[in-house]
Amino acid sequence: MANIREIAKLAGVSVSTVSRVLNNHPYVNEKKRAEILKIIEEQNYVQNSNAVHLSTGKTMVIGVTLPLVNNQYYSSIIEGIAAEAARHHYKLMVCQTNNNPEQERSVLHLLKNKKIDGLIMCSRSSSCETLNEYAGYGPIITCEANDTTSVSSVHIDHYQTFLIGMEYLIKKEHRRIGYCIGRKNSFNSQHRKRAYYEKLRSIDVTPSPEWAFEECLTIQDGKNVVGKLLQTEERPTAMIVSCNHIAAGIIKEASRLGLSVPEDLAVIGCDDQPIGELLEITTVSSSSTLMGKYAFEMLHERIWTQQLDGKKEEKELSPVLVERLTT
Amino acid sequence: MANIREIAKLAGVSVSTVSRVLNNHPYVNEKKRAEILKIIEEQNYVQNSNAVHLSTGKTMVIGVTLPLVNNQYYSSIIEGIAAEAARHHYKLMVCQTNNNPEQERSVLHLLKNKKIDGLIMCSRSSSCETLNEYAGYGPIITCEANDTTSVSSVHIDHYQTFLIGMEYLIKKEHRRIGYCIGRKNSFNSQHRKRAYYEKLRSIDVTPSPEWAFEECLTIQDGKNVVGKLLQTEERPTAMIVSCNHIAAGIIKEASRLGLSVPEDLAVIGCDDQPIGELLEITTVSSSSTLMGKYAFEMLHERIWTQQLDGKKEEKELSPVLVERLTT
DNA sequence: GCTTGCTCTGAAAAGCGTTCCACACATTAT
DNA sequence: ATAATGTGTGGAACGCTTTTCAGAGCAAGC
Repeated sequence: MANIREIAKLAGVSVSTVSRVLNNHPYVNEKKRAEILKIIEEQNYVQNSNAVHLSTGKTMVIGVTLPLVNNQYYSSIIEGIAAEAARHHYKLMVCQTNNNPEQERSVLHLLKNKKIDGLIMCSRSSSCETLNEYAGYGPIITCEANDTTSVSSVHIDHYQTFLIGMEYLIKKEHRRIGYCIGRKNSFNSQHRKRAYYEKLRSIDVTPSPEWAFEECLTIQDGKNVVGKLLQTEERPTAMIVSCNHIAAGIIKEASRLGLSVPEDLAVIGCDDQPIGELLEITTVSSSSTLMGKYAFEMLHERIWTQQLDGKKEEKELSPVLVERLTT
Repeated sequence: MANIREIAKLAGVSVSTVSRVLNNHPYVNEKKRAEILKIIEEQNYVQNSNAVHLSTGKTMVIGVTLPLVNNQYYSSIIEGIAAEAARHHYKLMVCQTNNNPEQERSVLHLLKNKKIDGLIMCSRSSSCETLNEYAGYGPIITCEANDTTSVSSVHIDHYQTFLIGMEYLIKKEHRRIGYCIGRKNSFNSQHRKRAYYEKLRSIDVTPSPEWAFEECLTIQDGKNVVGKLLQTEERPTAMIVSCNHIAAGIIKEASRLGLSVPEDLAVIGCDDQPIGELLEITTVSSSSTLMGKYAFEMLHERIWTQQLDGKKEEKELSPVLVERLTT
């Protein structure tokens, strides 16, 4: 297929002029512009974007990492990112990392070798050093709090979220409260647990290890929780659960095993997934779509101001209690 | 940052030799190779992928279009694509099109300007001509049946799916059966409707227009169906629904309004979304993840054999009935 | 001893568009 | 009338890597 040199030759002008036409530069004689456009049309010419990228040093692509693609929480974040990115003519490279630092590093690498202009990490498992290292090659935003010095973030205040949930349960006279979270040692989990333990301490309840469920990632994990709960000595009367999917598993299994919700077991979820609405699950919700939007905005600004050394910024989303039928 | 020329100069060799090292070409003296690798390491050098792409004419990126990112059905397809793509070192550019032909065209364009090596369209709204036109620039696979001459597809046999569902409902003695589908005129919908009408005709039932619900896309749309059902003269005793999300909406709303499922209203869904399992919805299921996997395989083969003019291929996935509690 | 066939290396072309600089010409301002 | 500003255009450098081709040197085979 034709290239810009060929178009220039056919139009009897220089490549510079053709390039100006392609980029809507004003300093081109209107008659010539029309002529050139006609030839471009005839030749069915389009720029080779790889040449453009090489030349400009930008790709108009941003990377997005997430542990797994098929998950509503991450999908909602991406939805927010995608809408905002589209407005600014950016494309998204969505990379599933399976929470594997190796795979994550390969995505960070895209920043170094200039395949992407910036990166949003919906979750990350790389070390702080790795992140700081790659932050030198292009802007990175995480959608979790992070402990680096240079990587900004937009995140839900998970401490606050669990706090609100716990306060609500306590107000409803629950004292034996269990929790259910995903990855045991993630940043998010640490904040959630801190709120959980602080709140229980504030009402002088000593939490039993039997009330704690970690590494709950699937609906089935949620279901399994109920079986274990039934075997505990002092069964919790309420569970605070990091996500509504798991909460749904708990609720379904509970009613299958004859526990009524919320009478025998109250359940409160902690996200804004639609399954929560469908199953009428009480939840402490923040909009993950909005988080995605903010993440893109922050990234975009950094891409344009090139502030690789810019100071770290943290934006926190405050959760809201949505009272429904499971508490 | 350093480029290949600089590395060559530092190592006292030509750029060709450095390039050979970078690409693991065998014909390089081992001592030199080690030396060059050391310098690459020291200089923290990596290839500029845009230059590589320009030179090789490949980007190792494939595009994926879908109407909206935040949807379990499409997410499962992407999951299948992503896993397979990762195995072959391809990255995914995920593009939300909102079922808008304009936006879809902008993605097809990526093929023309060489930003992607191939394209999987999880859904499409472009015309057949448009698709055929762009198929000349690179391989395209659709995850729906399509009526083009050149674009291959992997798809669920929606006709068969509805057929199985209808036969099952009829075997359960239902005669007044309604249906609920998404986009009114999509290829998929046409096949579904054909099965629906054929089956009803085979038992001499004249379908009422009141039993037909189209453009059902959200859970809320599903809920709305129930309200309308209650106002019909001859209420259907069963609904066949194109997706489990909508089915879930119907089921929830039905029980809220005092209709018991399946006694007053049987509901059968038609996909493999996890909400079906959670809510124990009977469903006619095909694995959308598997579909994604097949789509990538097919695309990958086409990318490597370059058969732009290859004959059209169609792979159909056969559905399976999963009997649960809503029928 | 001569031919074949490897192994290894470098020069140069090919892939393609953007942008800076210089220059020409035309206006407008002083 | 002269300086200053704006419009329009081309040449050439720049961004960077891959790949083809040509050739040198060396070993094995006949």
